[in-house]
Formats: sequence, C-alpha cells, structure tokens
Amino acid sequence: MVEDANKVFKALADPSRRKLLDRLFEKNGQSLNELCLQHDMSRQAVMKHLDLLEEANLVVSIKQGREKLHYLNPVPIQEIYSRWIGKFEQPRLQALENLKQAIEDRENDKS
Amino acid sequence: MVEDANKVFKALADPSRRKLLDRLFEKNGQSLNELCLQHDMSRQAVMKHLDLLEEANLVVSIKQGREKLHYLNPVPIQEIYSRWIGKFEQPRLQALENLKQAIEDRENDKS
DNA sequence: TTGACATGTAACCATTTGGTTACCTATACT
DNA sequence: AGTATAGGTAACCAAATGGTTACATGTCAA
Repeated sequence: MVEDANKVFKALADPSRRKLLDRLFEKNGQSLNELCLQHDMSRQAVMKHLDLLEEANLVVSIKQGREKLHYLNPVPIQEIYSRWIGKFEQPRLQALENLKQAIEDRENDKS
Repeated sequence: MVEDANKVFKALADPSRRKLLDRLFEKNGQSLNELCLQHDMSRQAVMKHLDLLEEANLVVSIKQGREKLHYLNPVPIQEIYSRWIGKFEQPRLQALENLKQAIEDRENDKS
C-alpha cells in the first residue's frame, strides 16, 4: 500500500476530524450514530469527515447489519512520524543552536 | 508559549509548505528569494506560505539587511508528536506485541 | 409487511484557501 | 542621487472545504 501522506496530513488538519480520532481512541469500534452524539453537527457532516479519515486510512470501517462500525488505524500516523517528522527531531538541538547563534550574531552587529 | 496545535496541523496540511520545510531542512537560514528559486510559484505566494509557517511557529525569521532569513523550528512538531501522535503509537506497539504473542502461541501449539 | 432506525447520496451555500497581478517600501551598490 | 535588488501589501479570483437540508436505501423487528 503506497500511503498518500498528503491525504493523511489533510485529514489531520481539521479539528473535528482530530476529535473523531480522539473519540475512537477512547472507545474503538463506534457506529456513525454513536459518534454523532458527541459532535455538534449533522450526521451527514460527521459522515463526510469519517469518509475522509477512511480515505486517509486513518480509520477502517466494517458494516455490521445496519450499523457501520469504525476502528482506528494508527499505522499512517506512525509512518508520517518515522518518514517525515522524525527527521526534524534529531537535528532539533542543532537547529536551536544555529538559531541561537544567528540571533547572537545579529545582536553583535547592533553593538 | 501556549502553542496552537491547530495552526501547526493546518500549516503542515499543504504540500508546498511541507516542501518549504524540507528545503529549510536541507539548508537552514535561506532568504525568501532563495526559497523562491525552488518553488514554481510567485514570490508573493511563497511569502504567504512562509507567513503561515511562522504563525505556526514552525519557522523563525530574522531580517538581515534587505534579506529575511528563515530558520526551521522543530519544537512544534516535536510537541505534536509527544502530545497527540505518541498516544496512538503506544497502543500500536501493544497491538504488535499481542500479535507476536498470538503467533508464538500458535507455534507452541504445533510442537 | 409495515414502521422505525441506521446509513447513503445529492444539491446547495458561505467561507477559506492558494494562487495571481499590480504596486509600494527598504536596503545596497556605483 | 539614481538604479537595481529584496521584501511587503492589497485587491482580486477560482477552487476547495465544511457545513446544511432534502430525499433515498437498506435492515431489523413486531
């Protein structure tokens, strides 16, 4: 599966969708209606958000009778971390050092 | 500084802005014009993206003469990871552990 | 089989977003 | 002083986004 990082980032960009992930984190396998109870918008709006989360592969759903149960899939988040975010963490201290140095240089120019 | 996670997520949601961060990762402290050379859009558009990155505190800039130099600030990304993303990773490792255990159990049943 | 419930689809709307062009300001170089 | 260079502001535009309402479909249970 070639995961589309852009879809994941876009999906994570909206607070309502992050809240949905939070709710699923608290209780996995909730139905659409169940998730709607905690969100102050129409069922259809919640469904749209869930669709985006599914397209980003952050949520997996299973139809069970007339209900559709939603499960968290943490893999894309982990992939984003290791492939994209992690590389910023390692040089973090060095970057801060460079920043500090740049500021100090500027201060020296003033005096 | 109470960092606004929403601004960070929104800033990271656009591929052009992630590319800007990537360019700064390769070479820190670039000027606006320098960054424009690698992006197929107007200088003003790049500037807007950099403004958003600054508002999200992902980039810090310093005016030096007539140039404005841009530096990467990895702190918000690290904070997002530890506060929000990390909590999804931990259960994932647990899930993998469970899977590993299940496989080992099955292997033991065979023997 | 009929009614209630859970989900799906479609049309529509306001606001945000990501880009443009045109013009303005500030600094450096001769 | 005058010109080139680097950056800033503003008005504008098309498309994407996040929501709505109205209606349709599928499933359970009496």
